[in-house]
Amino acid sequence: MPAKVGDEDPTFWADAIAAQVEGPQVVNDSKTPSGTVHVGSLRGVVLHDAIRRALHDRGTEARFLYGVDDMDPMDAQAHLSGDAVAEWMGVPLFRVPAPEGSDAASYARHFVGRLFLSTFAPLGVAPETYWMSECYADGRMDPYIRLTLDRADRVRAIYLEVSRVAKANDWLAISVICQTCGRIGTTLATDWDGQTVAYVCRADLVEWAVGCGASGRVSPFGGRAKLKWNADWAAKWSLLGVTIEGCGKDLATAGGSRDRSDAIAREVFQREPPLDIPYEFLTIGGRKMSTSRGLGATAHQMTELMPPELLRFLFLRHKPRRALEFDPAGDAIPGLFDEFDRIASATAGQPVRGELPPAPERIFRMSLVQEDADPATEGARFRPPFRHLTLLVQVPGTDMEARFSAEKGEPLDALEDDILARRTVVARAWLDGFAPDRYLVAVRAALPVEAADLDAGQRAYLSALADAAQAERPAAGDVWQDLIFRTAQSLGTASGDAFTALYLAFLGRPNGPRAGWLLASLDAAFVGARLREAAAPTAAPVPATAG
RNA sequence: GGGCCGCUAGCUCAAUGGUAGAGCAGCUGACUCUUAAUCAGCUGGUUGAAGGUUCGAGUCCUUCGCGGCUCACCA
Repeated sequence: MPAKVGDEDPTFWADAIAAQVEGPQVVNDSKTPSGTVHVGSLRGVVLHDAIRRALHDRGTEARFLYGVDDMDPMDAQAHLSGDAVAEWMGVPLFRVPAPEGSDAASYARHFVGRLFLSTFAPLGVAPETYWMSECYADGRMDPYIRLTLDRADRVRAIYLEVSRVAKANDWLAISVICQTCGRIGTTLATDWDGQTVAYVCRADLVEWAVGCGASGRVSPFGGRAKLKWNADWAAKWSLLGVTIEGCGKDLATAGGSRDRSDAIAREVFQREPPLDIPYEFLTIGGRKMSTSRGLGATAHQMTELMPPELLRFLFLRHKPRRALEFDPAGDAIPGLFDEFDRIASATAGQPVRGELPPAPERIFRMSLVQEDADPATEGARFRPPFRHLTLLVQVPGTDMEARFSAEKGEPLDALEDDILARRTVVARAWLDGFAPDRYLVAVRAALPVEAADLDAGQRAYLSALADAAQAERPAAGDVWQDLIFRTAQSLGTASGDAFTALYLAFLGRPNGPRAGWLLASLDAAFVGARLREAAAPTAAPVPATAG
């Protein structure tokens, strides 16, 4: 049965949140498009989507909005070069041009509109998106600008009381766009007279941009100015009627941004702020993920690599306040597949080993891209174990479909073929770019020292195999495999010992991919020589140390 | 200086205040076309430390330690 109203389980965090609210809900999240968006930014997206789904499952009416703060000033140099830094730093993002080669209308439209928002649909996330530059330009923010300026002393008091930040007596929570140079990050506004504010575009207001020195008076309405971050946030809540909005821990700290915005919402806009869901970041090796650390950490790249349900699962399986350790270069990705498959099986009613997290079927269902998919049906699909796949893709000529059909016990259906194909791509990309060495199967150029562990029986076996290969000249993998077994039989060597001998001789490890196909992929003369070399009684030096 | 999160097996993590568990890794065994698969089993812990509350604490309270993030500049 497809998921339906009544499926919710309060032990799943999103259901617990949904149970706290009454009446129609507006879930909101937003993003400042100032730099490259890393995969951790998807946590907020998936989290809010999960809450929306949980509300839906409860029968609660809910919308999901996603805003782009493209009125914010450009403050990151990552994607600017040379002259562009001086020219565009401090300019509102909706006016900064897209990078060369992009036909997007602005920097913001390129990095967030094209690269980031395009990751949403594959993840099964479909919010109503809005652009703050438009909300300002069409005047919808004007009432909140007026309130903020009329109650400027109250706003300053909030900064002082909540965050112990003392603003100057004439400070206003607004940034105007300089009429001369077009920057918004470098202007300081004062003296609200009910119609206009005075401003100065200062060279030294912020470290990251240089203002032009112009000054004047300007009306702050109709897109000529933007509320400062905290007022802007609170104004959005009123404008859009937001009732639920989580935020990252950087904003959620006591006396931090969220507290200030909450206070502004209550005291300036007379509205209770939305329910907060503070959430933790993604970490690599205990450190906050950043695009400068490690490959493929951007949201765009990671959504191309990972199947979407796995990425959803990554964020949904743990509570929001838990930091997620996710190092693509470690065991995180294989581990994620393993755990996903286990929970999929459990959801399908199949027996699984070990204990399950609370509400596994909810986690699984929420991980599926299709909201109305039937979890039991999806969970029952055959999924090739990822670690096994990482091995098989390293053996030339492996017929994956045949291998996994055999493992499943019947032919894969079309959807299972898709899962296999997708995982195969992931396995290859992961091995190429991330995987620890121990996942890599490499035929050693010289006889591995580990071959010293071979016993007399194994050496005899390798010698006999070399003779047999010389006589029969096997070429195909299955012919090699047959020869491996026949030779073992004829010598009375246990097949396990035979395979171990081969792996040690070629890979320097006691196990590996299907030996016949492995040998078939190598040069025949090399194989013969290596077999005889490993078979020699003094085959390899004894390793200097045992440990 | 303030705040938040975390500290449980080698690693990643579970456990409405009620017998500390799992996955992966590791080890042992089984397996003739299966050989990093699959199957069976095993090892593995003073739950960061010390107090306190409780019949009972991984869980609640206090203090401390360690790690990380974060605010105090901007968004």
